[in-house]
Amino acid sequence: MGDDVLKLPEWLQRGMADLFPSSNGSNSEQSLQARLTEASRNKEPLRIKLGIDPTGSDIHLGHSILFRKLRAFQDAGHIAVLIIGDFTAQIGDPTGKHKTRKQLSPDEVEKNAKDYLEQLGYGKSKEHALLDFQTEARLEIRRNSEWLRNFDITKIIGLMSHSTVGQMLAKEDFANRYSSGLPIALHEFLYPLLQGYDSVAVNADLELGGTDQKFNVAMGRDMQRIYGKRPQFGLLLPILIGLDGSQKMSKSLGNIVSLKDDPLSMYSKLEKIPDHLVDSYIELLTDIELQSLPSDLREKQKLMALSVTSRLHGLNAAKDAQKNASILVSGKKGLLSDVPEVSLGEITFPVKAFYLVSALGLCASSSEARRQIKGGGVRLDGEKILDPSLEFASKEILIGKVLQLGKKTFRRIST
RNA sequence: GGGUCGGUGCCCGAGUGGUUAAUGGGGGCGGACUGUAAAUCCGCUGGCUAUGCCUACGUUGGUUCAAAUCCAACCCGGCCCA
Repeated sequence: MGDDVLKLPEWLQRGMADLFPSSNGSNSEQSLQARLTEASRNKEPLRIKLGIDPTGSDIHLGHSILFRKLRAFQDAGHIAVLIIGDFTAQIGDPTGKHKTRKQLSPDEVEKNAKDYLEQLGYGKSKEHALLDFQTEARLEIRRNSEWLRNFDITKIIGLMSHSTVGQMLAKEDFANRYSSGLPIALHEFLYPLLQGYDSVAVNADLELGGTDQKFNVAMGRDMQRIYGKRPQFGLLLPILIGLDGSQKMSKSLGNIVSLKDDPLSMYSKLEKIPDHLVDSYIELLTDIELQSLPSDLREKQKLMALSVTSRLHGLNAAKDAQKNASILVSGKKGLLSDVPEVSLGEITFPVKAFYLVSALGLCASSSEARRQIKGGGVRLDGEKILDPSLEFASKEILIGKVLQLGKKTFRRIST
């Protein structure tokens, strides 16, 4: 028992970027460990808050870090309180933004929320889902419109009276925008306050967030204190660097691995990440023991890619993806077993190459398809097509062949 | 509300009546190279089944043979003043 007091469990500590508060004479880890011990003694699991903004619809590996940690808490017997910020989405989290977010309609929010839950594995068994949706009493899904919708102006004034403009402008994002003369709409100040109130509403014992959420998570503590609740712990996890190797993983930067990615794309992207990211990906996205990593960088990278892909698509699919990826790299096209198929559908023959490439979805437009062909980026069964107007007389010539754009995009043509 | 400056393609940013999808950079995509990546070099970077035709420089109108470039109104933003 003595050791327990000093050291947080491995699953909890892994990938931790920040933990607070660290007051009361002891450090933050000791405080949290004490809280965990208290919880288990009283048989009262902790309530772990994670707020999500249903603003986008794709969850990527960067987000998954938080969900993985949340899941780890579930597996340790605690309660995941997933808050869908359907109300706050109308404001939009100003964090990391240099401009006011567009406000979403309730319909969009609802659609996104549903999509989110599906990606997290709603309806799947817990082995295949990111979160454990199965075990009774380990998951609460709440929408913050539940308590925010009927806030009256008096209550809002109350909330606002406890924060100052100075505090708000201390927040980096606001500070940057303000000093560089970019607009800050007043309602944006409400976001931290309202999401902070969520912690009050759900009685959170600990809130998870990315390091960029420190302000918001801390605000949750403030709100709880103001409303006479026991303030939550804040556990912050790193922001995952995206495929470009320098900026955070974010859909708008186009450097993501989406949970929706098919196994081959996912594996290939991961196997190709810049070398300096490999260790952090292993720490944050897998459960691989950090002591027993291969010394060879390339091996390590493959192991990581396999592990991540396998967690999300199953081991068999991941192994297939690995095999196919190596076939692709070695240039032996056409041997693939797992190339997404694409149907010729309504296309009328004869068909010109550029139209085919765009109609099958390899390029966004027919003009782009022409350019790619001229630039030597399109192959059919490994052979470059260089004439955009090259004609194919009939379906039969194409069926079963693999159409390729660049090194990463493949489609096997079917009827 | 007043004054003032500004709103250009994914982003930044030139351009200020007349070949032109609109200099340049970033990003992205493709090619070569490589152990994947990175670095480097090269090409492409509005749309259309397309040797031509459309749509584009905040919005809507106007002046002109001709406008991103001139005028008007409107919308949006920064700064200063109230």
